[in-house]
Amino acid sequence: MSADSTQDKLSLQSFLPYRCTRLAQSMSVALSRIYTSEVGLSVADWRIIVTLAEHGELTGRTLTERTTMDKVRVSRALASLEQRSLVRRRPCEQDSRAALVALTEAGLALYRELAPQALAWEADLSSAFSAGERDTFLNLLDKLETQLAKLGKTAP
Amino acid sequence: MSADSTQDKLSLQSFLPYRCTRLAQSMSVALSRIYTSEVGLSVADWRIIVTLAEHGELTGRTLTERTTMDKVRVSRALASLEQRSLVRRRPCEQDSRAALVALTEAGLALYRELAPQALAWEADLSSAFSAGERDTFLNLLDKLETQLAKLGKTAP
DNA sequence: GGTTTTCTGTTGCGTTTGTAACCATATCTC
DNA sequence: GAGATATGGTTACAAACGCAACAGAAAACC
Repeated sequence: MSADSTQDKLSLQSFLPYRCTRLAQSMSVALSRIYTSEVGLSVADWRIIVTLAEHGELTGRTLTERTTMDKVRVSRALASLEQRSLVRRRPCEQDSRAALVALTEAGLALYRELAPQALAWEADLSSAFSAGERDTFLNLLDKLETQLAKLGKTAP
Repeated sequence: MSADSTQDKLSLQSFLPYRCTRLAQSMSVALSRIYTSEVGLSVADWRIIVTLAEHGELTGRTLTERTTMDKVRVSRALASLEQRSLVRRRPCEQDSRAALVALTEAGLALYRELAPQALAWEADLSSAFSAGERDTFLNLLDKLETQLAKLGKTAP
């Protein structure tokens, strides 16, 4: 079962969770120059804005799914974003518990300003990859996530 | 510059930082079943124990380098670990500011109990990979990290 | 149709986390 | 060798975080 390319000795430097967390951390710090330092957005804010820009008006619940964030985190981020007039909320007719959230003009304008920078940054980053490696990388990320989901089911 | 496999539209689902953070998060949650739920170790605790097991007696400063953690985080984790008698600290002769940290017998015993579980878990996870893909993955992680470091230098 | 269960969204509270300030020592500079 | 500067490590304070508890509304149940 566990032969192959798997290490037999535990070294932090080649331990997958550590390496992924470290990379994610570095990326986050680097990206924060775009949307935190400049505009004061949190990661939650950023994710919500991007998701709304992509999918249009959404309910809070859907936002939690699409952004893989906690209810609470979304709720607080929305409160902050609404206060800064970057999103607006209106009641949902079908379900009066839920609210429909959408970007305001200001929110959309901010997105249009930041998105190209984020994409350019990602392009610079991906330039370390040779052709196809970015797709390979995303593919491997997928594999790990599905495997994680599988493992989670067997021993919850 | 930014042609190629890079996306021209911003979608959270294929945005590298988001995907890495999400994966890292899932991994961390899954792993926590081994060293948090069972034994009550934090991630910082865990990293320190693994590093000490691998490299023997180290100073706090070296620990911050090897674990990519904050000074403060290391300091607090060490205080906690010392209180639980999993590590011991002794003064460093060459530098009386520094302290040399090492695993105690109990700490080593705990490591010997947890490490195989962590490795087995990682092996189960890596079983989603076909031969060589784990190495490919680690290689791509490396590429991204070096590229990040390079980008960080040009615009600090 | 009334009761129970489930769901959306917010709030309260304890914990964790990072930033900044801080000692104490070591190193560098002249 | 005295002052300035840098470094290892801890502490203090504030912000962020998640869990649990909650109110209100919808669905399900009988």
